[in-house]
Amino acid sequence: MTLQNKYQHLFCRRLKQARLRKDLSQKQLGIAAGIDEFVASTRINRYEKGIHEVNLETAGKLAEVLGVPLAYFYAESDGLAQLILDYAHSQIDK
Amino acid sequence: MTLQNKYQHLFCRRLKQARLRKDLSQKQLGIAAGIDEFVASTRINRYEKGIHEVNLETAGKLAEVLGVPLAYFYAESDGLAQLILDYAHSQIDK
DNA sequence: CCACTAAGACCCTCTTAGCGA
DNA sequence: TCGCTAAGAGGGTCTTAGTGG
Repeated sequence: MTLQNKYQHLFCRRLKQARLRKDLSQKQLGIAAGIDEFVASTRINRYEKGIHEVNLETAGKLAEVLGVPLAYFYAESDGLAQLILDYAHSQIDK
Repeated sequence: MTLQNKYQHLFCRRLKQARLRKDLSQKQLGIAAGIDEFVASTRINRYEKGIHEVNLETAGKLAEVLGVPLAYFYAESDGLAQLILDYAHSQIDK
């Protein structure tokens, strides 16, 4: 594994950025997403470093905890990523 | 596995729709994405039925073959999915 | 506390070999 | 040809146990 392609790299970067925006530690994020507290830190670290890939279920929970649409993690350009965030915020106001 | 959560279900639906829009068979899509021709049909079928999850590398190739941003597969609402497609098309015109 | 890692058990995916429409 | 599936082989992920900042 280990960051073989651009999407993997983008996922890691966006996950980390979203986590820091919420001011959470890797362990806190994992626990909030329903991961056992004894492995939360390890697993989130693995995901952020691009060593392991998240499964869709966990990715969905992470997105919810971090307050971003799941698609945000997979946006290839920063322009699209911002568009997705703006869309999410506009939906909240509705 | 087997469609445990809403994101899995959405991924399957969006993948199938995008494939049919391009008028490709499951086998053709797999081969175009670089999968060995002897397993292409089986693997794409697995992904569309939600039995197996795609890895990020394969998902990226599928998105490229189908002419959609990777994030499209993960959009939770149809509104966001359309927004992502529109964004991709506007980038082409530039 | 924090981020991060090695190693093996575990379990999901991939391949093989088929099915009926 | 198409979509689809069972079962075992194979390999990536998860857990355990731990390091250093």
